[in-house]
Order: sequence, then C-alpha cells, then structure tokens
Amino acid sequence: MENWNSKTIAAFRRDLLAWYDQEGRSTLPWRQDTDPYRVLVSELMLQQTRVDTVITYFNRFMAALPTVDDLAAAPEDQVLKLWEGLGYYSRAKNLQRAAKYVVNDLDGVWPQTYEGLQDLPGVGPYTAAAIASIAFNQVVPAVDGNFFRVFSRLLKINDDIAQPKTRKVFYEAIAPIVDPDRPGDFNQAIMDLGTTYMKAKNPDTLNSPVKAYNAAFRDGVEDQYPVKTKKKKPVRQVYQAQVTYDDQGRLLYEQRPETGLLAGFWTLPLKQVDSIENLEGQQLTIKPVVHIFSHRRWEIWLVALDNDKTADLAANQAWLSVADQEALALPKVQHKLLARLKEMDDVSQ
DNA sequence: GAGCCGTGGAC
DNA sequence: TGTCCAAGGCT
Repeated sequence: MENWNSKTIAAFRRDLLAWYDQEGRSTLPWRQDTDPYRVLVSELMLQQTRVDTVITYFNRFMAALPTVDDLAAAPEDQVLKLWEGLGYYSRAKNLQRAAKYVVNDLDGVWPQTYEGLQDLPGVGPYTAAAIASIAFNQVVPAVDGNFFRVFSRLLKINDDIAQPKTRKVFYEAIAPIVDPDRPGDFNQAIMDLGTTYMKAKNPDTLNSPVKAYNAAFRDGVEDQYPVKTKKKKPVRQVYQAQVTYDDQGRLLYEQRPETGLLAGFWTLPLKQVDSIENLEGQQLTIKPVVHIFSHRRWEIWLVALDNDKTADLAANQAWLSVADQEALALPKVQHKLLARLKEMDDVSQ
C-alpha cells in the first residue's frame, strides 16, 4: 500500500477539489443545499442504486414530503408508494423510522456526528459519514463502493473489498486524506471521480484529474483493482402464481410475511413448487414470468384456479379491484405478473 | 462473518 | 443470456 506524505495529501486535495469545482455534478437535485433531511433521503435512496434511477424518485419524494416532519407524520402506505419500484424496501421503512426518531425522540434536533448519526435506522457507517460530512462538515471519509474503487487504485490496497473487515482498512487509510476544510465536497468529489474517470469498467485514467496519484496506473496494474471476490449466482426457484377472480372480477391477492423478501407486500398467491410437473391448477402460459433478485431467480408459472364458493379466504388474503391494486405499492414482480395477465387477455380477444 | 434484501442498465 | 453491478445496512 502506498503511503502519502503531507505534501502529497495537500496536493491531492487541491487537484481533486479544483476538478470537482469545475466538473462535479453540481446540478444533482440533492446538492442544491445541505439540509440533513434532503441528504438523508438521497443517501438512503442511493444505497446500491444508480444516480440516474434515483433522481426522479428523489424529486417526487421531496415534493410530496418536503420536511422531516412531513415524513414522520405520513402514512407508511404513502412512503412505500413513493418508493415503489426502487427496491430494497426496508430502506423506505427505515427512512421513516429515522424521521420519527429525529422528530419524536430528539425533538427535531439532528445528531451531527459520525457516531450519533448511526443511531438512525438504515444509517450505517457509510451513510453516517456522508451526512456528517455534507450536512455538518465533520471530517470523515464516506467509504462506499466508489471509495473502494478509487483508493484501491490510487493506493494499491490489496484487501478484498467483499469482506466487511476491509472497510476499516480503507477508512483508516483515507481518514488523513479527507480535506478538513471541505469534507463534504471531498467525499462527493471522490464519488464523482468513481463514476467517471475511475469507473469500474473501462476507466479513463489517462484523462483523470488525479492520474498523477494513481499507483496502480503508474505500475500498469490498474485492472487488478479493486480486489474483489466473486458473488454467488442467484438460486433458481420455481413458483406458481394463482390466478383467481371473484364474481365481481376482483383478483385474489395475498400479503407476504412481515419479514423476508418483499416483506408485507401484496402479490398473487405465490407457492414454491419442486417443478413444473407439480403445478396446481390449469397452466396458463407457455413461458414463465422470470424475475431475478440479488440472490434468487424466480420462474413463475401462472395457473388458473376457480373460485371455490365454499372456501373462506385466509387471513392474509383479499379480493382486490383494479382501483385497489393501483392504490397499493406493488413490487416489480407483481407488476410483471399483471402485465403477463394483460398480454393473455389481449391475445384472447 | 456470511447471507439476505430489489431493480434496471451496461456490455 | 449471463454477468456484474450501483452512493449499504441489517441480522
């Protein structure tokens, strides 16, 4: 690992921030100001999610719930509807829990430190550092995927970034480098660098504003950084989705358990089956609806089941009209199932 | 510490 | 089509 002296550190800060002031993404909506609420919302949305995807969600969310008090007082249904399609839905629930914590437990006074901010639900080391530096000017590195990528190359850090303990290595290596006068800008500059000249694939190091500080590039080994072990492939799982209508044309839905994948969301009744041979009911489609999560690959076969007049609904089941369905926040996989149903209707007409 | 937790884009 | 993601946190 490279070890920079104070002169190098000072020069790096200067060059990085000069570039950031000229070419940073200053127009991003959450960079209009440093209101901790706006920073919190944006940071939660940006966890494992692309900037381009977040922009629309962020603007809509802030228009609907412009202050932390608004979010704390909002129905959870509204928060989830605003989050619909963004994924990792526990972030939305944690975001509102964090707002309630600040408003109700802290009397509206935000924690302003790296340590204190981690008491907010959904706020871990990265997000706490981001808020602390951007909103409260605390001098801490916001070690995220961009930092792993950028500094592994600059400093030739060989630790596996897939391992949790590696975060500490980066934090301690970068902490002395953060600009004490502009910590928030420093952190955001690294993020901008990490998605442009120093992006994961096909980086443009030759034109990078910090090329001179890039030890991996200097040694011709930039493609070896960051060091990262591979993830496992998603497990293939076969499901059937039950399609049942009542006499009013409403669809049978089932609410998922309060924990686990898509917790609390309403979908068609889903049941895992060993294979396509074991489907219950009339198979409706030649091809399954395929939906891939981070760790699971669902192949879902639509099957028709008649509405048994004598059968009571389970406690977690309900008939939903089209209006009901549109009012609810539904996960993407359910939207896919509905789209496939609509395709079948269109074909049959 | 390893697995869980969504989605859409790039190649 | 498959693979690897993209501003991580929770258990």
